[in-house]
Parts: sequence; structure tokens; C-alpha cells
Amino acid sequence: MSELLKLENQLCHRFYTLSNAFTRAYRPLLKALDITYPQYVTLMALWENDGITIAELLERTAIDGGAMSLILKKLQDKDFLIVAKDKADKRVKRVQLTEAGKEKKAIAEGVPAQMLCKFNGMSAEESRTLKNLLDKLGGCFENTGE
Amino acid sequence: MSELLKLENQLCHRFYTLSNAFTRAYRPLLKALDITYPQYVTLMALWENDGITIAELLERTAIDGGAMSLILKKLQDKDFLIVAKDKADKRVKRVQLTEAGKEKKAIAEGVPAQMLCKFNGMSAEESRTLKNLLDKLGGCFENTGE
DNA sequence: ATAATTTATTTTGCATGCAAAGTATTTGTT
DNA sequence: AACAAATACTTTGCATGCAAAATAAATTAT
Repeated sequence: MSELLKLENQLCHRFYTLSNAFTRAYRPLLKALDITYPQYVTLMALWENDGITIAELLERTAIDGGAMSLILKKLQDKDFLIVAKDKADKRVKRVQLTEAGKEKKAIAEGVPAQMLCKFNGMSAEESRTLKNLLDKLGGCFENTGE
Repeated sequence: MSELLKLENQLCHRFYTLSNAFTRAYRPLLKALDITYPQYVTLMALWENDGITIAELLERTAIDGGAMSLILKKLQDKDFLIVAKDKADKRVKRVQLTEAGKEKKAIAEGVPAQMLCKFNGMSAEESRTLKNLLDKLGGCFENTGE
């Protein structure tokens, strides 16, 4: 039996499983904000840099463009933000947090800490090593299509 | 600015990004088999253990039950496998590879090697460390809902 | 300046992921 | 044996992820 084809040996499957596990784990924590995980990612990007372009938002969040259109509509409907055309270049749209959206940041600040509680088993050292390896792995995907 | 809420500091976002990157990277490799990544995962499980129950398949692949129903339908339509009720317990269904499905394994064996080419930058040592840390992290999610 | 091309975003169609509701069977109770 | 509770799956409704087509507006080329 080809060892390479065993599910247990797949790096990809670990990512598949863990990514889904994260999304599931965030769901109850994000319920207070009434947002999904991708919506949370979008808001995190905006809480760091308000008023950015959709293109910039896409780059920072790595969310799909088509999905982002819907996500922004929903966040706008929920009064987190407003999407408006850039005055200089009408192709461009900028995303601006509303006052309500800015205020929600205070609630969101508690979320990462709650999530970290789950990872007591991992030392700070291991966590750092993991992040470094993940970033290195991420670099392997960069020259994908050009 | 709360460091904890910065996108760059999120472990979850790295997983989100990398998991999607893997799925995208597999797409062209799986095109020869005319299957998606979750379908590939399903087949990997079956190539290792043919004739297993849907419940066992769900456990091994960590794919959603609802999604699995559709995935199996599609794989059955493509003549990779057959789903049939267990004779002893009619609630249970067993998944059996067809001859065509078994033969496709030969093609699939080439896929992991092609994927590994992308990861030249990572040493075997780093790869091992990463897998161990991922498995450890996975353990943190186990007692989720009970 | 008008046409061709490029850029920024949205829309569309298909494939999941997830929670919750619905079905069919079995098993456990009384 | 009849009924309640537990199992194993499927279906449904909503939210993405992704590729490809469609739009709209700005840039470049002629």
C-alpha cells in the first residue's frame, strides 16, 4: 500500500480538519456579535485599517472576491459598515466602519482570549514554532498562478 | 490597539488561508481524475479500507455528514463506487469501490508526489515537527460538544 | 478622441461545511 | 408485543470558496 496516499500522512488533510475545527470553535464565540467567521476576519481587517479598498480587504483577508461581495452586503445590512464608491476612481469601493461597527470591537477583543483557553496544552514556544512553520509553508504556495 | 485582535496574530487565519491554498493547489492535480478535494479524501479513505460504513467514512475523513451524502452520490454517478444497505442492519450503508474506482488508485498515487514538489523549501525535519504540532493542536479541539 | 485593454467588483453556477429537521431502523422498556 | 429512545443517514436552508463570465470605469494605444 502506497504510504504516500494514506490519509494519515497527508498534510493537507490536517489543514482541512483543523481549519474546519477552528471555524466551528469560533461559531459560539461569535454568536454574541451575530457574525460568521469570514465576517469576523473581515471586521478584524477593518478594525486595524478602516476605510480601505475592497481589493486591499481581499488581499489582507485572503477571502474570495465573490464571497466578499456577499459578506460586505450582510455586514452592511447589520450596520457594521458602509461600502461606498471612491470619489477619485469610481471603479474602486471603500469600506468604512459605522459607529456601531467600531463599538463592536470592544466585544470582539474578548474573543481571541476565549479561543486561547482551548490551547492550554500548547506552550508559547510550541505556538511560536507552529506559526513560523505555517508561515514558511504559506510561502510555498505564493507563486501559484501567473 | 489590541495585539490579540490583529489578523496577523491569528492562528486560525493561517489555517483558513492554508487550507484554502491546499484545496486550490490540488484542483489542477485532481483534474485528471475529475474529482474535487473532498471527493479525493473520500476515495483515499476507501483505497485504504474498502467496504466501510458511511459512519466510518465520516469519522476517518472528518467530512460533514450532509456533504458526504452528496459526495457519495457524485462518486457513484462517476462510477467510482457503489453505496448499498448493509444486510444485517438496514440503517447502515456500506461503500464499495467499483473496479474502475480501484483502478483510479494507480493514477492517484502520483498526486501526493506532485504536491510534495511544492514544498521543497521545507526540510523533512520541519515537516515532521509541523505534523506533530498539528496533531497536538488537533487534540485541543476534541472535547468540543458532549 | 475613439477603440482596445486593463482594473475593480459583482454575478452566476457548482461544491461543500454546518446546524437542524426529517426518515427509516433497531434497540431498550415495560 | 407495543412504545420510547437511540442510531444511521438524508434533506434543507444558509454561508462561503472557487472559477468563469459579466459590468463598469479608467488607461493605453492608435
